[in-house]
Amino acid sequence: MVERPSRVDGVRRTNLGKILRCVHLNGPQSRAALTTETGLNRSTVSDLVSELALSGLVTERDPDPTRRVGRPSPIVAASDDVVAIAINPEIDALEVGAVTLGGRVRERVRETFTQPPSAADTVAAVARIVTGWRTTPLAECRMIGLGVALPGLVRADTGLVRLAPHLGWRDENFGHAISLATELSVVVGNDATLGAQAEHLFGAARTHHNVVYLNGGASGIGGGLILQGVVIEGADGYAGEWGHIHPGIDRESDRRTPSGTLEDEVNQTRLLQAAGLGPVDHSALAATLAASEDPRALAEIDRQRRILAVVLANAINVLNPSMIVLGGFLAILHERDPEGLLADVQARALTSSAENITISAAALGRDRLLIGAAEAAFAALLADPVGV
Amino acid sequence: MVERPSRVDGVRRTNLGKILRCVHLNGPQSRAALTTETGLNRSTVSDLVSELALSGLVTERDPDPTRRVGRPSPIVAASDDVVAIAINPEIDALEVGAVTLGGRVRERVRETFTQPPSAADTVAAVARIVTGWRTTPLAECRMIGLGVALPGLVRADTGLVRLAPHLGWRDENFGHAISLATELSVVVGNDATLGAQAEHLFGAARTHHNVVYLNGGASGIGGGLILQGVVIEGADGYAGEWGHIHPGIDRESDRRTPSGTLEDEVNQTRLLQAAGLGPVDHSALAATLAASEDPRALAEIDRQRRILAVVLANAINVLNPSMIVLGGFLAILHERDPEGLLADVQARALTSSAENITISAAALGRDRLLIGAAEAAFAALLADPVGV
DNA sequence: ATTGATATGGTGTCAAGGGCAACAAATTCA
DNA sequence: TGAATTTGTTGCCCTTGACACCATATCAAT
Repeated sequence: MVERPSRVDGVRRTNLGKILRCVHLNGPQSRAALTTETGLNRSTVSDLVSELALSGLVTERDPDPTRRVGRPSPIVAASDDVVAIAINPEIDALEVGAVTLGGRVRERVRETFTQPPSAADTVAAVARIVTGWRTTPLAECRMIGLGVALPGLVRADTGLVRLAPHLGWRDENFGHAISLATELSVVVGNDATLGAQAEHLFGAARTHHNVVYLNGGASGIGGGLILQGVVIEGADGYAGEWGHIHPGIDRESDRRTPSGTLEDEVNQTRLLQAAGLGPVDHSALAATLAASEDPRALAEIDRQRRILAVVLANAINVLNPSMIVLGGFLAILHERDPEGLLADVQARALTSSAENITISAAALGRDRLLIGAAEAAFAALLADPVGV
Repeated sequence: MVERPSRVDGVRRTNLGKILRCVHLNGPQSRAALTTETGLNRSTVSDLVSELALSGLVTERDPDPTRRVGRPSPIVAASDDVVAIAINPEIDALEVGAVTLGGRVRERVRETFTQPPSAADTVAAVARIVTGWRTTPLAECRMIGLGVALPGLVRADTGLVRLAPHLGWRDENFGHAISLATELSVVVGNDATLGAQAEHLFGAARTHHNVVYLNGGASGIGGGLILQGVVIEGADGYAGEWGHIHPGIDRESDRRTPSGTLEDEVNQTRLLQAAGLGPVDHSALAATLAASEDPRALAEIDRQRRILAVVLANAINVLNPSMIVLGGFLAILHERDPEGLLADVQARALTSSAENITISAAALGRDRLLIGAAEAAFAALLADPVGV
């Protein structure tokens, strides 16, 4: 599904993108390093970097002092004045960020709501914030586009929000509306899928190309897949709804709901109840559970871990990933006993597929969704750096 | 993970491959059709086709008589004298075929064994057959390479057979051995993965880019995935081991084994027993079950279908395919009551993801694995038609 | 400080590739 | 028979990256 250049000038686009993607993903580096990494000729890299610099996408600065012989090579860095706007509407808040091409969250605003914001409210708030930024502090910046990390079912190709139960949205043409209001090109994606991409490119799964990502939020379990380096969106864009699967439960005594889904059985509310806590935020829950010796809490953690282990083992058998990343409260299940979870998973998965698996907690924290959404917005730029 | 050309002459390879893939997948067609389909210029297509014809990969023949104005366009067809050797070692037989670039199984030999053949035996048998074919009847042919559809865990990149339980092979360097013996470049793949690719390119899933394929054989359940047009092999090449997952079972009364795997619960042996049959071949089983009114057999079919439905619903929630293809005895579960299976699946899957799903029986029959294996062997040719 | 070794940037030339326009050829239709 | 239509063919042009050669900047040894 990757378009390969069929014309000579398509090669130019490809190579400009290759260079830009290098500095975008791996940070500032010398021209010489780019030459090695891309396999292109020195003179070609020189030419490409000049063009990228001319269009303001990268900046060149004096070489770092190395201790090596030979002419020093100037450092190429993605411009900090090229930004993507990233937004994440949640049930009680709207987060808007400006993420630079270098991967830094340069600006961030969080607006809280007492009730879930409507699509129109969200569009208005985003437009207001972005318009404000355009005069200050991002007056010098080029806004490439806008990415939306949305908790719900999204058609990535059209920006249509099919269903976002926690926001109460249904069949909203959100991508179009926000594009009109901000005059930016907009990409809408599922939050978990974009989170997976963020962890894949910048987080815990950086060196892996086959990644299963599962995130446990207050309202359910979502996830994303990167297989053979490709973000899996599904035929309609609805892939990754792990929370709705019906898990295999080894011990019937672990079951709490008749024919329940994964998120009926494994969820944050049950953890809170078992630990005797009211609604708390994630870090408080993590701290409490990490320290807790309450047998009821421990038993519930174990139960949820067992169910999760079967789900992960199934995923390993079918997808053979090299990395599983767990976010949200699922990271707590992992961190409470990483070896136990790994052992449970390996006991139920095919030996060969499970022997090289790594299970990790997500690494990017609160930046994850903004980075993932920005990445989606940057995709067009990376595919055609000077044409966009 | 798709290599995009970074040099001008890489464009040539891409475009030659584009043309060749067109006639390979879609059959003989006029140059004008190729021009439309590839988006390339008339003169470019002309040049590319000439080069392909010169190297013997395609043949041109006089235009079909159409009833349209304008100069008739000559028909370009993949050469029938370009073949890939495809082999499929099974528990009791070895199948070897020669598949043309046009997709036709031109030669086929099946050798039966009383006990599972060793890797060395298989290599010897294949070498003998291929050497024979080289003098007759394939003396005029160019053998592009050899593809192996192997029932077991295979590292696709190295041709190493990690484990093939039914053949009794373990850590066999099969790809290398057969390459030495036949002097062909060899690609080894998992049989179900290659079957999925065959159904994707030539079979029931032709028009789909997101396909879940599940095959029920005498010895277990294997499968393959095509997601966004990409064959999913996994980090080590072990993806698709559906038989080893632990299924979610809605009714505890449907469970036959404590914490059993999918293929413990859903298998051909249980179907045969319920129908009161001894070991029979697939078509006999299909015929018998299609006609059977035996309540025990019907109950068992229903039970297996219920379990399968949950597995498929889970796959839909996570992967959002547009097509599910069932082969082997799983096709029987489907054909006995297609609407029932679809309803069971849709009842357990997310509405949005399941509403556009198609569930079909596999279409290619006994040619499937040979075509899939040949396709793997053709891949290198299609990526670089004249360089190979 | 001077000089040589090494690595890299810069420039001009070259070959390869596809697009394009003009022309030729082959068919249908009036 | 000629006009309209579609497609193959040919020669030229533009774009692109590779390559060779020279310039330049650093380090190390004298």
